[in-house]
Amino acid sequence: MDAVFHALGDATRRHMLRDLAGGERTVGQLAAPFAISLAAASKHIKALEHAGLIRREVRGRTHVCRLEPGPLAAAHAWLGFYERFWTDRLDALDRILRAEDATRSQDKETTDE
Amino acid sequence: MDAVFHALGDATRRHMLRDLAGGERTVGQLAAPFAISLAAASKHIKALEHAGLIRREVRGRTHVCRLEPGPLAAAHAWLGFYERFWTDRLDALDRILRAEDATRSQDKETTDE
DNA sequence: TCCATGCTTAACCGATTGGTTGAATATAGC
DNA sequence: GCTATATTCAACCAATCGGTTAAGCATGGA
Repeated sequence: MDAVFHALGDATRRHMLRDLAGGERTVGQLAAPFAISLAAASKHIKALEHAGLIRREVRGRTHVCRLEPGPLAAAHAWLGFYERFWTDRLDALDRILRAEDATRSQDKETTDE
Repeated sequence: MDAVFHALGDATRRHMLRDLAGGERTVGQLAAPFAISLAAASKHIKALEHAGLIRREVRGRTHVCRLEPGPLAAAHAWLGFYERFWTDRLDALDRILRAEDATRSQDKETTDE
């Protein structure tokens, strides 16, 4: 779990994962969008691999990477434990707003980020 | 997002968050379970605060911390993007079929705290 | 066979991390 | 006012991080 969240804690690696959501990518393809050396990209990919987030298949001289969703599911589940805190809060906010608006016409949904 | 995942990438801080799920905790209370100095715990708490994961209220000489679920919800949503990768049956079948090439069955389950 | 390609490894660098200890700050209670 | 308590701040340390450049390995293709 340490390795998973650590791997996700870098924008470059998160971008690579998003890229891999579109299908298989070689190391070179993953590195292309970034203004970093191939060696640096290789390290990022190794970090993702170490976290179990991707799997690598050596095909000739190219290394093809695939998304490995297991650890993402685990992280999602870990965060899911706290779901009640933001749903509770939204519920509480909802109750407050409804109570305040008891004398008013209503229905303003705020979905903020 | 960088700060959020980075904060989550440390077992001590994750443990502190779990603790805070039980309600308000002072800095001392959060630090207690760990064999680290109060100064080290203070840094961890500052990292959580910097990520927006907790809020601090200074009450007299004690600092009371409270869980702030917003960033957790954001991280959860970010991971949710990949949900189809672990729930989509067709994708799972695809992975199995591709795994035949590697002639390798890989069963890696990570059960973390 | 020779060379370009795809990628990794090694050595290095500056910044950050997680930890320490010791001093400082502020409040609570006698 | 004095002292214990709660916590931060500052300086320091070793380890890790993200990046570089240069070299090394395989592989693919003419």
